[in-house]
Amino acid sequence: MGHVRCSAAGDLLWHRGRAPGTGRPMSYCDSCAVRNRAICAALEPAELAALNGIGRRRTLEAGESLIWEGEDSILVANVIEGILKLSTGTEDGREQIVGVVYPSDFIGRPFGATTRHSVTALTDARVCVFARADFDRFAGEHPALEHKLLQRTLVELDRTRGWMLLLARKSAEEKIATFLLEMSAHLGEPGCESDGRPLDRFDLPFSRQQIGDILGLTIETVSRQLTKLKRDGVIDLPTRRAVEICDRATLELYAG
Amino acid sequence: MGHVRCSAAGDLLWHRGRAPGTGRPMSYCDSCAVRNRAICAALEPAELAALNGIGRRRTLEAGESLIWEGEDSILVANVIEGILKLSTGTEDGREQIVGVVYPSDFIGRPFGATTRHSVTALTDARVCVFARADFDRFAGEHPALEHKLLQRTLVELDRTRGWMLLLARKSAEEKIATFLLEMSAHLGEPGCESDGRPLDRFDLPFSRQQIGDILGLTIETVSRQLTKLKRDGVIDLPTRRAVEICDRATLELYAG
DNA sequence: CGACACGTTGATGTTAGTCAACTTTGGTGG
DNA sequence: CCACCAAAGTTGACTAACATCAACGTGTCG
Repeated sequence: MGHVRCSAAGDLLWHRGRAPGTGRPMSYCDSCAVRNRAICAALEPAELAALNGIGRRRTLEAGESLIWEGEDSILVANVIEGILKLSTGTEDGREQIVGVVYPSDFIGRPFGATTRHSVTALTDARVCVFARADFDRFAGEHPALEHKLLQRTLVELDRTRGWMLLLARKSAEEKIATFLLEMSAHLGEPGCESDGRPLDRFDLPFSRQQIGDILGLTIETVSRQLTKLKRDGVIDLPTRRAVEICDRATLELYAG
Repeated sequence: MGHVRCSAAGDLLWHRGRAPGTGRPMSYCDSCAVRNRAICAALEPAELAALNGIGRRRTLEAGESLIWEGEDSILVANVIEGILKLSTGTEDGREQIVGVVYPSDFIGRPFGATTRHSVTALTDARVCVFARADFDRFAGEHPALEHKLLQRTLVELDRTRGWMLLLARKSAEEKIATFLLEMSAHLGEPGCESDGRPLDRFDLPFSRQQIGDILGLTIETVSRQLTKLKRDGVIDLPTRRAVEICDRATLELYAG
C-alpha cells in the first residue's frame, strides 16, 4: 500500500550469465532499467563492463538513508528504481529537502571530500553504488562519462535555482500548486509508471510532512492549502496519497 | 564612488605582444588576473592560446546585463573582475537573485539551448566571453577543462542547495546575519581586495533592494534587521554600503 | 478492538509584508 | 560653493499570511 512503483522495468534479470551472441560475461547493466537514461549511457559496452566491475547493486527500504550530511563522501550511486530525497537541516532541528531524486538520476558528491546533504529513500529503492574513489578514477579516464555527469549537474543546478524563486517569493497556495504540477510532470516521465505525458491522477511519494519540508511550509499549511484546492474543485484527493488534477488550467493559474 | 574593487591584479597588460622568451604570440591570458583560479587553469599553454583565440574581453558597467532569462544560450564567460548577479523573476515582477558571481567564476549555460536566469553586473566588471557553440566544441575536445567545469558546477550546486535551507527556513534576522558572514568570507577571498581571511570591515556590493532579492525579504525588513544588529552592537554601519563586524561570535549565533 | 501514526480543522500569536511619511546621501547645475 | 533634486534608505502604523498550539478525525495493523 501507499508505495509508489517507479520503474520502467517489470522483472529484471538478477542472475549473471552470458549475454546472447557475445562471448563476454553479461553484466547487470545489460538488463538495467535505466541503462539508456543514466549517465552510463555514454559508455561503450566494454567500458560499461569495467564500470559494472567497480559497482554493486543495493536495495534500500523506504526511510533508509544511504548518505549522511556532513560525513566524508564515500559513496556515489545511480538510482535504478524508487524515489529518494536530499536534505539538510539546522542544528535546532529544522529540515529542508533540497532535492528529489528519481530513477536514472545520479546521487552523491564525486570529486569532493564531504557530502553536504543526506540521501534518504522515500520509497523502497534500488541503486547502483560505487566507492567514490573508484568512481572518481574511472570518471577521470572516461571523459564521455564526465560529460554526461556535467550535463546532468548543469540541469540540476538550473532546476535548483528555479526552486529558490519558489521558496523565497511564492505564497503557500502558489507553492502547493507548483508542487502538484511538478509532481504530475515528473511522475509522468518515462521510468515512472508512465508514457511521458503529465499525469492527471497519481500517488504522491511524500507524506504531508515531507511536502512541507520540500516547500518550506508546516504540515498544517500544506493540509489547509490542499483542502482549499479541493474545495475550489481544482483537484480531488481520493485517498491520503492520491491526487487528481481536475482543472489543470486553473491549477497553473494558481501556480503563479 | 561606492564601486567595490574586486580584483587581485593592479594594472593588467592590455596590449598584445610577445610573451618573454617564447616565440608564440602573447595572449591576454598570460596577464589575466584570474589565470590560476578560473577553469582555464586546467589548460596547457598551447591549449590556452587556442581558447584565447575563440574568446574576447568585454567590459560591463554596473547595472548592465550580459544574458537574459529565457533567451537562447548564446554566450558563456569567465569573470575576470567585478561582481555579477544571476536572477529570475515571476511574471508579476517579483525577483529573486539565485546566485552571485565573483572573479574567476564561470557564467552562462554551456550544453543547453536556453538560459534560465539573467546575468547582470552589480559593479563595473570585466569578463572573458565565448560564443557558446565555440566553447562547447572546445570543451568537448579538452576533457581537463570539462573536468574543472564539472567540479565548479558541483560546488555551486552544493552552495545553492545550502542557500535553499536559508530561504525556506530561516528568520529575517538569521538571514541577514548569515548573509553578512557570507559576504565577509567571500570578499576576504583571494581576488577580492584581500589576503584570504574573513574581513571585519567591507563594502557591500549590493543595495538594500538587492540584499532583499538575495534573501527573499523586502527592503524595509532588510533595513530594520540591519538597524537592529547595529543597535545590539553586533555590527556598525559607517556608511550606506560599509559594514563593520564588531562581534563576530554573536553574529554567528544570530545566524542560527 | 484499541493503539498509533497520519492527517485535518480551529483558535490564536508572531513575523514579515504593505503603505506611507520622512531623512540622508550624492550628484548636478546655477 | 551651495541649493536643489532624485534616489536610496529609514522608521512607524497597520495588516496579512503563515506558524504555533491544541483538539479532533481516520485509516491501518497488531
